[in-house]
Amino acid sequence: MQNSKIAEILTNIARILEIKQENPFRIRAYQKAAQNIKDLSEDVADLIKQDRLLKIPGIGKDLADKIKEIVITGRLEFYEQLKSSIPEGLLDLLSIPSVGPKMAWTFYKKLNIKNIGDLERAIDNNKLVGLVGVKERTIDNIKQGLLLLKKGKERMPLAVAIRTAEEFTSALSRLPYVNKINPAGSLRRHKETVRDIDILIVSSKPAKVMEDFAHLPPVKNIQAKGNTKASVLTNQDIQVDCRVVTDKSFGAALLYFTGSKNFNIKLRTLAIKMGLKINEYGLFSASKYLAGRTEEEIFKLLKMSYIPPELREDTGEIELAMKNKLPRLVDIDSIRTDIHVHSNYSDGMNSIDEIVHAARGMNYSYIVITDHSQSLKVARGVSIADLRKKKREIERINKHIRGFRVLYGTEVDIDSDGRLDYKEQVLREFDVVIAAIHTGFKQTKAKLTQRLIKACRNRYVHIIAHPTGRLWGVRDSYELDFEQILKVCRDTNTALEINAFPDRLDLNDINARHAKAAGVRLAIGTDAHTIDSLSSMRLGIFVARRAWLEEADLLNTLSVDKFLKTIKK
DNA sequence: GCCGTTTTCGGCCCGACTGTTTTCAGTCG
Repeated sequence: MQNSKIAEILTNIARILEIKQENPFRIRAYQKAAQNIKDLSEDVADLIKQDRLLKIPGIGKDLADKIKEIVITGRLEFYEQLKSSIPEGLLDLLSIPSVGPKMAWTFYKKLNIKNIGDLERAIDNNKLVGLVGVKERTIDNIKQGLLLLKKGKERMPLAVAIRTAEEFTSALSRLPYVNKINPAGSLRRHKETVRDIDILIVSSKPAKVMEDFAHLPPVKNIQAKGNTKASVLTNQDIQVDCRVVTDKSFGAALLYFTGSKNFNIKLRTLAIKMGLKINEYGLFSASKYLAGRTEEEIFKLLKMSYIPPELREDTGEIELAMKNKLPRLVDIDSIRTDIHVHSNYSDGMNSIDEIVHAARGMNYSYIVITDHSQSLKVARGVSIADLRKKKREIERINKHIRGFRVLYGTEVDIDSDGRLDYKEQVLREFDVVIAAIHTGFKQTKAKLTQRLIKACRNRYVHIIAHPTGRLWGVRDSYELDFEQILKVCRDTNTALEINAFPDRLDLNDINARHAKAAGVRLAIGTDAHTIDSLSSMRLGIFVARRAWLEEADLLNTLSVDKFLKTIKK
């Protein structure tokens, strides 16, 4: 039973309870538990074996028992009963933006609407008119919501969100009455996927800003627009929210708007215990304003160190901040190399010379050229003959440059039995060998795990590239016993890659944090096939920071000599 | 349903916008 399945059941329970207008706090308990289980990098089944279920925040005795029942029997009696108490399609109505539990329930009770199809027919036949609280505008909003739902209003990759946000911020920051502007939300926390884009602005003319914001070129339609807050939809159906505050509230609003939700709740609860109140306008004692201009001054008054946005997920960072023991997160300035780059020896677009020039421009002190291996024909894997040529070229370059070094590497394919695509006498020639799975993703969990373990045990393999194989919009991660992989990595001194290719981000933040805790080394590789893509390094840094990584956790921060010494098996 | 540096009971973050409300409930973030 996968964690995501358990989380889905808990989420559905929360939704049914919402429709039934149960105690909101009970509903939140289910939502929170679902979220925390989704964010685990370990199998819940393993946690049960080790009796550690109650260690998960938000899981008490009752939920622990329910989760055990799901894992052991594959179903949950309580859930089955709940499900039978309402039509199943009713849950889908809650996915429609602007339709909440109350409205869904009214539709069902008054019009016997049991699913989205029923609702669409009711709208077409004008049945909704006349319901309490429903008029033309409401129906328009539901129609709009239905359209959005059909288009699949899913989360977008971080890179897409960053691009969209920059379109808006660059246009808005040109306005003379915009004094400050900053993206917030999960985008600012650098989450790997983002649902919508939040932009915070300081201005003395909020209404004017709202007006301009709502009429920027990328805006397709306006969902809501007030004096200080507006929501729009772009031509790509991306939702962008904008909020205007005064300078005095900028820090408080940034804190609120950045989230995460659980982080805000924890922080506000903490403030209450100190006799204070936090909202988006500031930190208050009774009604007296104490702080709010910057996030820093709020954290200070709450007696904790500044928490970087990437850590704000309520996974222990608040407690550590109170003890002044937060990690010093790694920064892009301390990166000295990219460990995964393709040249035109395989399917890359640029020569090694061009890559070296670009890498020096990024202030790197060395670079690892890792082309595909021979059998990966689709990616023009390098033949043995070409390897010799490549090696000689790298030697020639290294002889002629100062203060920089090119390392001779490969991204060697792991075949369906875990064997490597070059023989040992070839592998031993490389400075750096990264190994990766590119085929046979559909094998069993045990088989895939064994393939990776076999690669780790090879004395010439230093790093495993994109260890879980997910590719955005193409395929999910393949199944792995990640715990076991981590053990073998630690025992064999094999590092795991944080692949910074925008559609991969693999390892992700959760797995990378877990790897660190297990004592496994990590390295960021961009998997660049053009010199422009070398800049994806920053996405890798975002993942690393969300994984709580410090400078010492990343191979990329080492000097070339230390790097080569450290990866040695 | 969870949780405890006031609590094993009684709390549980906080406010904007919308629609239809003459004072508020629903939805959203």
